[in-house]
Amino acid sequence: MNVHSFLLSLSYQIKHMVALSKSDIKRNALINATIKLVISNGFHATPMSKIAKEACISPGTIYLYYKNKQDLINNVYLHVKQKFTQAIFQNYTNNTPVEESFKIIWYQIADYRLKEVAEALFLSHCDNTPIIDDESRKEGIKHLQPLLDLWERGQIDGIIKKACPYVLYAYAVYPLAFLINAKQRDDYELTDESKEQAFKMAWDSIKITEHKS
Amino acid sequence: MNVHSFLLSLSYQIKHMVALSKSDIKRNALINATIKLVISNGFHATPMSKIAKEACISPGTIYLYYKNKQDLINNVYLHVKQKFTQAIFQNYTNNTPVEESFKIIWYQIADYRLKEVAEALFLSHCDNTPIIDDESRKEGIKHLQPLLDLWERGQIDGIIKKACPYVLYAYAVYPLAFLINAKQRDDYELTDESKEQAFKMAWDSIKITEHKS
Amino acid sequence: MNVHSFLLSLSYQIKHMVALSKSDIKRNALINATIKLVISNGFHATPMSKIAKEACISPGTIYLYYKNKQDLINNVYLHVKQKFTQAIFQNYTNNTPVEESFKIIWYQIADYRLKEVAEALFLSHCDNTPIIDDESRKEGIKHLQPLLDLWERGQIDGIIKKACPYVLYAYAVYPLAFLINAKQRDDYELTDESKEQAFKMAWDSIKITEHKS
Amino acid sequence: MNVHSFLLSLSYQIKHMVALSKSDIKRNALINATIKLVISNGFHATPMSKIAKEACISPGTIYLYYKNKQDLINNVYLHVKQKFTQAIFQNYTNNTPVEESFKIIWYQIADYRLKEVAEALFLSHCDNTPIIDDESRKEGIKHLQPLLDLWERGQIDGIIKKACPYVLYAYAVYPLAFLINAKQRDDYELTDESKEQAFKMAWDSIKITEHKS
DNA sequence: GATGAATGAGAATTCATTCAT
DNA sequence: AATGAATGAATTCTCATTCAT
Repeated sequence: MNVHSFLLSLSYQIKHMVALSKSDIKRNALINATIKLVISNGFHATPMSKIAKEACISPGTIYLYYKNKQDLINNVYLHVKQKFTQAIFQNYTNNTPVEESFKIIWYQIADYRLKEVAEALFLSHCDNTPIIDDESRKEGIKHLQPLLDLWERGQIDGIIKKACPYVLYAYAVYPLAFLINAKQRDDYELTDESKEQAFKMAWDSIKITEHKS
Repeated sequence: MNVHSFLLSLSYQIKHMVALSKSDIKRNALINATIKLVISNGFHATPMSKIAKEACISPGTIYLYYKNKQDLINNVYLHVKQKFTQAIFQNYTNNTPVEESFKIIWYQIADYRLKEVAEALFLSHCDNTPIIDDESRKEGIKHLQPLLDLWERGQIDGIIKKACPYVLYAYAVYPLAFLINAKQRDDYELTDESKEQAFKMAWDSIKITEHKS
Repeated sequence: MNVHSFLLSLSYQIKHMVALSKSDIKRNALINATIKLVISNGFHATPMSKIAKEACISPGTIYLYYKNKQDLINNVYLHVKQKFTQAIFQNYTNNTPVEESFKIIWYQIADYRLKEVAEALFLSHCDNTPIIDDESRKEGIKHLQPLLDLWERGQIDGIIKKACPYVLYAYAVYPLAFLINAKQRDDYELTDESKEQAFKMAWDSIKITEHKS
Repeated sequence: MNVHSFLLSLSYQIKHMVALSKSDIKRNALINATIKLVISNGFHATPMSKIAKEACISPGTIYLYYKNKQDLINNVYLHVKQKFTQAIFQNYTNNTPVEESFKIIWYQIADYRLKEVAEALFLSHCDNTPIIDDESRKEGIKHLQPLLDLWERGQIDGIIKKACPYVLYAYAVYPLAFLINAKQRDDYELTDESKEQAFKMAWDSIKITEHKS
């Protein structure tokens, strides 16, 4: 390869990078705009034109990235869900004892939701509302597999109650959504202390108690 | 009471019932239609015309009963919330021991939601979505006071954790909403057995455990 | 006729008078309500229900008196027009000299419009707007005949310009409508002095001037 | 200017014309459609859909140009008023003697209204009806300033009666509106001769007469 | 790829009119 | 005669989507 062709290739790559970048920037702006507007207005009360304006692009451009409004919301949902589960399972290994593992994951869930409030509200909104396609919803649940595996391990070890995953999720994870919603609406403060307490309650609910209560 | 006065009274009652009926039947049909359509399509994806059709009345007639769509949803929300809280606090007295009281109320909540699935889904939808006016939302929360009082009593007695009502609610009541949603969507079965288990988890999460876990 | 039948007949008459009265009261209330609402909102922006409410009757009752909304406005227009022309031509005889006659009529027009501002605005509204049926409009013009006769007399006598009635009306009468409108909107005050001046201008415009201007 | 720069300039102008066209053609079609339909049906009896159809655009497109129906009528009113006053004051200078100036303006008013009958009827409709916002109405009056100035000049010179502008307008200009209305409705013909006569009447009404009448 | 003007179907709401009482 | 609840057609306005540039 001579210098000339190398430079050509380089220029192409840079150009391509920039092109990718540009498109990724837009895609990201689009996602954030969608999240922001959906949590404050609801999906159907959020026009595509406003999403476009918030993302600083033209309404027509959205359709270069997504087939239609439903496709947009489905994809944003999956994107956020994925980002969320990626965050909460980082560093997870199945060597760690069950309780410790659960504690790590639970705090990572809590901290993520406290840091990324908009995303948390968005997920809560989508999960309690019929706006997401069944297919996408099921796709989103899959990502939780490590948590389900952990619970199964805990059940085998006699540490965690023999409830089905839905029930365990309802008590161990779902309440956090309520607390984030409340925090957003009622100035309820979720301090480190009350976070600790919430964790204890989550764990108390799913662990097996040796003594009768 | 003699026969005559009895019949008079009866006739009055019947007449009164009929008088109530005319508009109350419509109002009820309207409420049920709204609940049904909102839980399956979402509020903003449910046109007034469809609500009218479902309620077997003319679109214009809705506006004789409610000022506008927002007024309709606010009122339906408050109606359902009230009906719900009325049901779960029936027979409640503050003489009963805390745990027993909680158990009674919890089971009444669970049973009501299992029996009135549509209403339960509707409340869940409204509570996790920005469609209800702040004012109506706050109005709706008030009805829960007896439960908050019970918790306070339990805290004074050293039976219930010293968490704020939001947190207690998040763990003791909110998970049920998830289970109803799941049941509706995934054919997850909420049997008597799993109901018992769910109650145990709720109670374990909020009660104070004597021994360290 | 014996006493009994006399009393019967009397009672009938009284009853009949009352009945007439009742209906006339409603008819009047209806007319006044229509005038009031039309001048402040316009005909098409005034719902029948509001007219009914303003007249303290039920919407359905309007249709006992008038075939429909168009029929209502036509009749109100003719009623007001008739009342107006009746007022301005009272005491008119064609013995009086032309200028004096004109002065009397002009002042009666002005005074009537100043006293019955609502009616004046209503007529102005109807006359500059396509809401009145052609037929009713033509019917309304007929009532002005005495004024046209007076002008003809004036023209024969060489006192009034040989313009057609439309032109004479445009200058002698129509300007008053503008002044009433202005008075209503801009707090322009129509004092006795300016009324005198307005009359002079009306007369100057239609009278024949001996000298070149 | 050489050929090259001329062609450049021409090309720019054409491009500019075309650029203007796209939206200006629509805006104009919209204005004309509004005028036409409002004068024959009245504002509130003219649906936006009909205006759109008349202007050969889609109903939704109107809302790209005007915020709502009220905004549309306000803007059309101001547009027509401006076009009208621009036409009647062209060539006006305050060097010309008062009477001559008035004659020129009066004839320009008359001729404009005779030529642009639709616009004239539209202005008459708006000016005698509560459909225009107060703000826009006041804005529209401002344009008449030169005429008010002329009258003031005439009053200082002792040529024009010391009446306030409203009164002068009522007699000198307003009658024309009546004549145009009449011409439109009753086939009353406004010939050159009667136009001359109308002018004389307008002038007679506002000028100061040396001799008592 | 990107734009944003234009579309037109569909939404909320109003209101003239009817009709059972 | 009088009512006023009910109707449903018609109106204003919105917004997902397209397409010429």
